[in-house]
Amino acid sequence: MNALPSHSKIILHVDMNAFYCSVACILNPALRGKVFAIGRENSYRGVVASASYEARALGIHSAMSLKEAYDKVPNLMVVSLDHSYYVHYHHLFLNLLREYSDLIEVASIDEAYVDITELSAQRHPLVIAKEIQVRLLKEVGLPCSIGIAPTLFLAKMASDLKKPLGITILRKKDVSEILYPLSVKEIYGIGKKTYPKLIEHHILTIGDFMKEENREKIISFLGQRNYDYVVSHIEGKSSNIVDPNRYSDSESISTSVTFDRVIQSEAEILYELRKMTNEIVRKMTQKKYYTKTITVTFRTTEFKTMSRSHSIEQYTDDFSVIFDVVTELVEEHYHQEALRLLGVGVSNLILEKDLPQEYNLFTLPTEDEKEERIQELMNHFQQKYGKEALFHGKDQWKKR
DNA sequence: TCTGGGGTCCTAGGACCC
DNA sequence: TCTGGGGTCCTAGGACCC
Repeated sequence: MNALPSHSKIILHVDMNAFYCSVACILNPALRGKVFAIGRENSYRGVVASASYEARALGIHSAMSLKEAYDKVPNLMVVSLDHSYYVHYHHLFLNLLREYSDLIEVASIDEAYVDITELSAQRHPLVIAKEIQVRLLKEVGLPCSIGIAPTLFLAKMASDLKKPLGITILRKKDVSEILYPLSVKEIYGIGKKTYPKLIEHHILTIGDFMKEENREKIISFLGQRNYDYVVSHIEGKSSNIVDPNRYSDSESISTSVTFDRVIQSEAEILYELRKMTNEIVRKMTQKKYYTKTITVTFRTTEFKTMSRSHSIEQYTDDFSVIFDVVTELVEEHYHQEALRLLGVGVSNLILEKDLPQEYNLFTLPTEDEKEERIQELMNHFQQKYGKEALFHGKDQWKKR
């Protein structure tokens, strides 16, 4: 664990309320005040990505399957937007936050931590938070809740306490009064597997979790590490360092598709995985990433998920090298299971500028060499699956 | 007509190296 | 003729989050 500096800090956690729905309302004001959700339009497949507060009042919440949502609210309006709209508003809200501090850590598309310790010397944190909240609503059109606390974890917990448009201050000395009465499922990091275990052992509230007399019991099924982790966070002993570079470099890039049909032929699998590999390579090229580890994911119609990965000697961003590995993984590990999801991922990433010295103009493949390999791959597939099979020709292979 | 898609982090066993 | 011990990488799976 990192040693913390002795002086305390003031951290804001700014959390957009129903972000996807809010963006949809900006683009289509007619949605304001309506019972609606974000998800795949005209479909019963998939899940709710975000629900308007009016829909939440009727029991709709994110991650709920659309089928379940329609069962609850038969006339539920479901809309979808291109992801780039959300990204656009993500940047707008970050830009506004940057007027208040350079120390901003992006936590996800709709939330960020801001270290306002310095600014707080001149103005009360509550005044700063209020101004940010009002400006985000007026200038960007997005409602948010803000938590103010001495650590990132407590700020995150605090922003959850009042929604929408809430501001909550959570000082260490108030933790027992404010957090202890809450359910353990409110703890960031306690999910749908751990929560039932806690309930089973009669650990219902955060206060129960923190009781010394429950310590040994909790450790017995949660493990010492997890126990210590949660306790230190609740006690306000976790990190107060807002790291602007956290997550700025990806650890992995992946893509996956759930099909509305059963996939069960190797040729079809490779056809779909090739499209996904193209997508991955496009993203890698755009951000100048090279990879060493390639993973293929299968999910069966019984919802059993398997992943198979392989690491290669040399970093690469070459489609044919990556797809070669994908092909080998499929040929080695796919055994006729009926599949509903396929995915490809790359990890063990490195930025082009950080490649070891031995990677240079003379050792990296030229475009011609890449082209040649793609040609070889094509020939291999035409031989194996036939010209008329699922592979439609050269330009699809080359598409970036 | 069940259960998205894109991530991060952690664990645990085995290989391999010194 | 007793089987070390630390470090790192690889692989598979799982929990969790938005």
